[in-house]
Amino acid sequence: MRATVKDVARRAGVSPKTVSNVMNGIVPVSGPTRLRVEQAMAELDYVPNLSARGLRNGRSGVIGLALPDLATPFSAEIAQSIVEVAHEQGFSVQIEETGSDPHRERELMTRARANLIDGLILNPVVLKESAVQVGVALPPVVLLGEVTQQLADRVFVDSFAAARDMTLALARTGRRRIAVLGVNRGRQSATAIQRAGGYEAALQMLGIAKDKSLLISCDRWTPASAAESLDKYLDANPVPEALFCFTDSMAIGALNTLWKRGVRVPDDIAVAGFDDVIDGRFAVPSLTTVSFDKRAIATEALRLLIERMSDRSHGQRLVEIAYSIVERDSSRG
Amino acid sequence: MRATVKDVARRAGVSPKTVSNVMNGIVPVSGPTRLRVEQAMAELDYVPNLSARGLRNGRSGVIGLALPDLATPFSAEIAQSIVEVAHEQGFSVQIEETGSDPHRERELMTRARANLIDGLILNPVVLKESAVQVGVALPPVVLLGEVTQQLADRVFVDSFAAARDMTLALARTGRRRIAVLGVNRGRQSATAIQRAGGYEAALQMLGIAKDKSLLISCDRWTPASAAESLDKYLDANPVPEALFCFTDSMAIGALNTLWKRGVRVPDDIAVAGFDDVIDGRFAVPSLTTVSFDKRAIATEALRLLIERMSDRSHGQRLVEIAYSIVERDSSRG
DNA sequence: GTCTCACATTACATCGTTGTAATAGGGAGG
DNA sequence: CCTCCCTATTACAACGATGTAATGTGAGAC
Repeated sequence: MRATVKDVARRAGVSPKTVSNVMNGIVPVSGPTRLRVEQAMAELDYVPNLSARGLRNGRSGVIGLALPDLATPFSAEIAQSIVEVAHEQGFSVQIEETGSDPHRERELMTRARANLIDGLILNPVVLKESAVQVGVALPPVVLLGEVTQQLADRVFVDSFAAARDMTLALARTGRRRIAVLGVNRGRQSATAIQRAGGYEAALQMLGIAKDKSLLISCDRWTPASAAESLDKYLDANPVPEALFCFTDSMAIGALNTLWKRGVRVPDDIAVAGFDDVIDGRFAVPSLTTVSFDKRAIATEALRLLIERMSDRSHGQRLVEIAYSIVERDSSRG
Repeated sequence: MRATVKDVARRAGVSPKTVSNVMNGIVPVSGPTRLRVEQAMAELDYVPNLSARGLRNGRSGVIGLALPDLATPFSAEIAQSIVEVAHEQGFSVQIEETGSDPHRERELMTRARANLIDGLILNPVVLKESAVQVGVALPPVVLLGEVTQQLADRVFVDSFAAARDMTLALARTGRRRIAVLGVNRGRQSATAIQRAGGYEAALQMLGIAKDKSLLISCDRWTPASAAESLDKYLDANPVPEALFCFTDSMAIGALNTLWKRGVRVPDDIAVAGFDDVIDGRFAVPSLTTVSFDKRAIATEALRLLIERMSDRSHGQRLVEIAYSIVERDSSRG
């Protein structure tokens, strides 16, 4: 049987509350008493019951992290950062997968409190259809990335500007027929809209006419889907001079297809991604990408979330994370 | 303020316990009463307090998943499978990172109960130094992969046999100078020992003399570390005919180094990995690897864990997951 | 030697849910 | 019409930790 405060108290010859005081350190405890209690805790291998503490305090010390696709390296890297930063702040992390399902995104936001979590960090994909009836109190939520409606605190990279800059960078190597991969066929994700917008803005700045045949759609943002989409595209279209993929994962899939078809990168086509995922750095050829500090995202997201959890009064806040264009071998002039 | 059973009960004109009965469905509730209660729950947007339930029931509905390095694609894919299977079984998943730190592995195993979790799925790296004093009651634990000491239920792939078969497969293309990448310099991980053992067994079967200069060490099992280790190795040694990396992540790093040095794969050297990670399928060239069903690992791990959580009596059980050698472009003869 | 006052410690109640044991209600059988 | 019994429902306590308010204890001042 597991030891409780009561057991520790009995063994130390004090009251349960004193044991609690020793643990929490808010109420002062005299030196000798503290020692006796600490020794009793050690002897009994006492571990506090977090359910009980959570019930009493109304806080569980757990935050939720909800990502669209847990299998991607990007998710993995974000999760790692969040877990590490959360741990530093004394929080555990519960992970959820939304599968890009707007219904599940809504459910997690509104039902977060059921899940034993104090707050939620959510990387939404759609989340527009009035995800939240105004008036329903939301649990503390921080969104990661782009959204179509501002519903909560948010940490983001300026996808529009980054996509624009990346497109300009690709053009700087003299290429003009620049394709993008990642446009969705059906409902556009907020991220896709931003990145496509940045791309188009760049074309306009460059005086390059829009060409719809350079928009390659790809419904799932996975290597497999990207590889297949690009393969089909190249069956019917000439090879563009450059290819800007909306994520590194898609770029990795694209590189494979290009290699299989004998299209040389970057000689025949420049390729770029977005996210600066580890595997992109080691792709063949190493992948040009939009880089940003994932640890900073985690730090900021947690900061916002913790502030929100302790004080509901702030308005909605935005934190922008800097990005940079990292040119690697896949786009060398 | 959030609604409780008491509020629902008042609104439905019944006692709190009846509301509980409606939710849990063990104790029968008459039709009309059930309807009134359900309506009241809906009207109040009632969500049960899981801390309270956890306190009362002694079970939180949360399991822990501890992996050495959350940033790897392998971790991501395992996490995805575990989360999905756990969700089907009504469990949430809390993730932890051990950073290959044996101390942290121990801590998670022994302290699991503090973390608000009912059980733990742990992918250990070291875990040998009497991780657990015999006699200290462990929380329900299922281990993933190889261990040096059998401490708990375990789900694993036969790394020894798989490594042996992979080595044989590489040899079948006529190559004899087969190197391995992933040997650790300091304390060997259980996994490294198994895979190195399988490799050596294959060499013996093939009548190839051991050659220590073909063991390339690499302390961290990451692409960066692998790329660097291999680069240094090739500065001082001739190019082997084949390279068996102990994980796909390392193989991806190796492919990058080989490409940078102008060593052609598979013409000059065959490369193989282990884990069948998504990004390996789309590597350039696509990566030969040891494949196994990650969903099956998740299913079995959860089955063992759930059985262990409900009944502590079973002895230690082992579940072996089948593997297969998948030959892709990186090792074509 | 007595009286304060400050501080350490304690008793009690409470967080929300659910098992246990007791109660109420209603129909069947005598 | 009364008793009995079965089922639906209820009252109460308990899970373990901690805030509140009250109590106890000591030193210091007169």
